[in-house]
Amino acid sequence: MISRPPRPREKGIPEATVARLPVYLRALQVLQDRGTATVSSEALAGAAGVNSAKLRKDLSHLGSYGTRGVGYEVEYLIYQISRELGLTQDWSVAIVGIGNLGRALANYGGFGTRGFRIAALLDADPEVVGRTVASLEVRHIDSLEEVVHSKGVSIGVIATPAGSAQGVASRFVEAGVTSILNFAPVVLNVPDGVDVRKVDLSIELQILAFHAQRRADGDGREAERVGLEMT
Amino acid sequence: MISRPPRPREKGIPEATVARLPVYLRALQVLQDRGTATVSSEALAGAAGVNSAKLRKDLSHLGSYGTRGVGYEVEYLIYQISRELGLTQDWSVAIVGIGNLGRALANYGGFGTRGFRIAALLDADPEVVGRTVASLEVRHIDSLEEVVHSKGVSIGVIATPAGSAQGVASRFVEAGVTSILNFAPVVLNVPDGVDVRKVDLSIELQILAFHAQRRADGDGREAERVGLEMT
DNA sequence: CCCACTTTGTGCGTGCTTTCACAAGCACGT
DNA sequence: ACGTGCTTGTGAAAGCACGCACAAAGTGGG
Repeated sequence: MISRPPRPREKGIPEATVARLPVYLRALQVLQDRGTATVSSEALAGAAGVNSAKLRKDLSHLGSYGTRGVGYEVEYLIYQISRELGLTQDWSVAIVGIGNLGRALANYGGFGTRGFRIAALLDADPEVVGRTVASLEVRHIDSLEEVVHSKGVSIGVIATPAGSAQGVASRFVEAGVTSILNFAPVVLNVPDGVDVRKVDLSIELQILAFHAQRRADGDGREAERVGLEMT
Repeated sequence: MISRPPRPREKGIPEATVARLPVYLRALQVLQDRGTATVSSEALAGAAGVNSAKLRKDLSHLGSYGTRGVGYEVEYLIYQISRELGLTQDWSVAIVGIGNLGRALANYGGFGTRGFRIAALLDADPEVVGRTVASLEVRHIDSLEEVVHSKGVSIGVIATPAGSAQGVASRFVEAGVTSILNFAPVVLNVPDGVDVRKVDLSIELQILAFHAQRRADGDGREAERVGLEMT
């Protein structure tokens, strides 16, 4: 197996595909731990909970890494997906808001295998600042800029109450952080070029409630439709 | 805010719309707290972070609740969206896995305004069982079935380690729970008719990393493409 | 070497989402 | 009553995403 020229691929991987790559990656790692060397699209799709045609099309956006009649080599595919996702380099993460959720996040080891390193924990509460959580000393929010620069933070996680989230986001942006993961239940306003993803417990519950209600409504009547997921 | 007959609408709201309704709802509640009586699609869309045409089309699926030339009445719209999402009734939630995350979830008050009530906390660890978290005594996982029935649990939240998640999911399903919110990093296997939504921290981080890397690549020039092999 | 079998990669039809752009509708002032 | 100004609700177009079904490509047996 010889390396390849720069690979002319690079066009743009569909967003929907990007969202599934981490799922494939995880399934592959499970297979690898089990000692599996190769896997078919059918088998991998099963493990990832998707249709096999979709999986093949997704992987085809990365290049042609399978062998017809055989399948995909697990180790090689892990490497390719990792590289595509940018996991072959390390990302420094700062978590702001060390309440229940922030602590849970800080202690959540295996941050997606590796690739992510928690570089700092920040909070505004004097009661919390100075304490040690997950082997890191919690620093005061005022040192956000300094920490971002000195630790090379490139991803900011916001786990503060809703009221403080926008302010923290703005400071992250001001400090040069362009990737933000927001757990606070507010819509963040950021300039173009900054990528914000949100994780919102109550939204998920409300979506579940909607489908549950629908199921209950039509129960006993017309045949039912099940809502699938969509992330 | 007078109600109306059941409304003959009932067609089928697009999934993409359902996922945004909770966001609109939250924005509306903020407006209401501020004392705003009516709001235009433009303003509400701004607060919710979406395009105004999209917002209008989304709302049009619920019915025709706006007034041309004026906008939407905040209170009335809150009521309609709440009703559509099934928030006018109460949902009992059981959380399994009272580790860092489970505790964070249990303590996360204002579970999306209201509509959701945490009915039980369950764990397998004898060390945790019996302790009180968020005013609730943690019960042993073995009483899952009993709890689901006696408390009328209709939504199950899984906050266990990956290894235990599938087992818990199966027991939920067996006990009749058809809505599951999964925080464990595994793909759950459930029968048709069961609705599973997943929240996955490391997947979100990986998606952020992908975009961050892409931004970095195109920056300045597009040097640095690694074409290495692995065999 | 050839054939039967397996599995990938993808062209294509279908359906869902988003966005545009504008007619229709309502309030208000004159 | 009527015109003006604003905002909704929605056709229509464009863009994505999904999944089928099959040709292409590789393996292994005879």
